[in-house]
Amino acid sequence: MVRAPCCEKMGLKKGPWAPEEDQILTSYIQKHGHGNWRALPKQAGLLRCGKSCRLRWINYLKPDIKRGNFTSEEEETIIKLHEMLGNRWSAIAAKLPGRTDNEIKNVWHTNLKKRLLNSTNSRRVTKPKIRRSDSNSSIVTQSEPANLNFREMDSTSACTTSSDFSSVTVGDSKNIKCEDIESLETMPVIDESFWSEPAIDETQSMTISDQMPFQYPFTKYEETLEQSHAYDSNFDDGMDFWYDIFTRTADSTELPEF
DNA sequence: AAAGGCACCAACCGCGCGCCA
DNA sequence: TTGGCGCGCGGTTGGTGCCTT
Repeated sequence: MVRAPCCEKMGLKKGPWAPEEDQILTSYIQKHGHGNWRALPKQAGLLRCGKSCRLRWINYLKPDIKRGNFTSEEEETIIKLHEMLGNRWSAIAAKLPGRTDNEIKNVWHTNLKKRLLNSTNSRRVTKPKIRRSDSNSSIVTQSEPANLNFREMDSTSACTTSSDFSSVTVGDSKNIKCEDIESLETMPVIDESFWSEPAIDETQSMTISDQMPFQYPFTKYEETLEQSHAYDSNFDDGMDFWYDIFTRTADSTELPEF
């Protein structure tokens, strides 16, 4: 298959957008929407390729874009989500309303990565704090996850595959909150048994409200997800599933429905 | 004050995927 | 089934401003 060129290079402008171009693009999209990005610049009278227009709109001009610095809460959320999702910026951005993948990517590379590496360098090995706080009652429960191995992380692995959910707040129904940045110092490393064995004694009666996700009867969810083809065939659905669990209210005693 | 280095961020590039004819 | 097309994503680059020497 021969790929068509991204855009006609001849005569098309590149580089920073002028305010007039922004104005043209914004007013055109507000009037007509953006059905076809490739055709849009021609119809709008812009000397840009569709790709450039799309990027400008998505990353800068869209009305719901949140401008300004990231809050510490947003930054912590990014760190947590990055632990879960890796460099899947669009997936991370989907959980941060008003923030774009490009913006998050930039913040990660320029700020958060360094901060995490610095904290990793001074990392000490401690037992993880399993924190679940209710935004109204400030109830905090702690417990120790089973079948998890903890080791000191080196700087290269700290930001890639570890899955420390220990400080994820479940009390906010919209956003993951990470109230205890200190707990970033303890990165649990998941071993094989985590994925294949129940993380706890399944005979125990358990609810969402008193167990963290990875203490949840994992095999039960594995089975369910496999049945729904989400676990093997659709990583995004799987992550959304876990994200749903993380963000359930602390009061919930219901198991997630499928 | 000037030059070099660094950090930040907007924008570009190339690839892969899904849709459709 | 195949190939073309459009879109979205992640990695990378380049411009600009600030800081340090």
